[in-house]
Amino acid sequence: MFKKLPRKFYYQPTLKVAQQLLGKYLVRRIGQQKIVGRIVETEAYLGHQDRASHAFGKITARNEIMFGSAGFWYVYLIYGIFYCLNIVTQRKGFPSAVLIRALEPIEGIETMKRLRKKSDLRDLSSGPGKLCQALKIDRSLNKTKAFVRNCYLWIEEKKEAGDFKIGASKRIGVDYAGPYWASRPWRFYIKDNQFVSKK
DNA sequence: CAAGAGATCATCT
DNA sequence: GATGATCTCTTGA
Repeated sequence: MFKKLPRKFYYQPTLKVAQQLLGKYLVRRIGQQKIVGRIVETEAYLGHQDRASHAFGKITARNEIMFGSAGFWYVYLIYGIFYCLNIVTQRKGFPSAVLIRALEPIEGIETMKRLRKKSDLRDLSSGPGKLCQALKIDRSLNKTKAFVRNCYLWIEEKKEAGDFKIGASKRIGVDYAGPYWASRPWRFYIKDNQFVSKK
């Protein structure tokens, strides 16, 4: 019933990947423990001209993974406190990634509650920093593969995708990129889903 | 409810 | 030395 997304999926155009990831399942394995969330919100970071992207300007130690080939995780620390999770997209040499911004808790909910120190379901993974905490995602997963047989973090799809409408808006928290790049409608979310991070 | 401040560190200048 | 693809808590209407 569930199938791990193949590497090919991530080679598609970033805006397409960002939209198609909605409704798919992010799976985290820690030993025997499995934590699963349904992806309800994403953002695209697209090309070296995107001033909102970490890949803007030149290649550095941190962003080099975004310049690499598709299907690798990019995990970074923000504000010295929280991690953010991205999946690298498109061909090698074209820097791009999709930020996974929010999940609907599906499996391993008690573990998520413990890791987050929260009990309300809507507080577990309704934001990029929150979901990394809930799935115990940190820098140890940076630059790892999402498409191999044995991995600790991957994405699955169900045969029946379910029915939902996709909403789009400007990306969150990137005003520093200037009005043009900050206003690109590259944030996608499942409409009327209560686990989306912002209205 | 909204607005504002503080937390805290890897990364880049 | 400055800052950020965030979150939580406090304050006040």
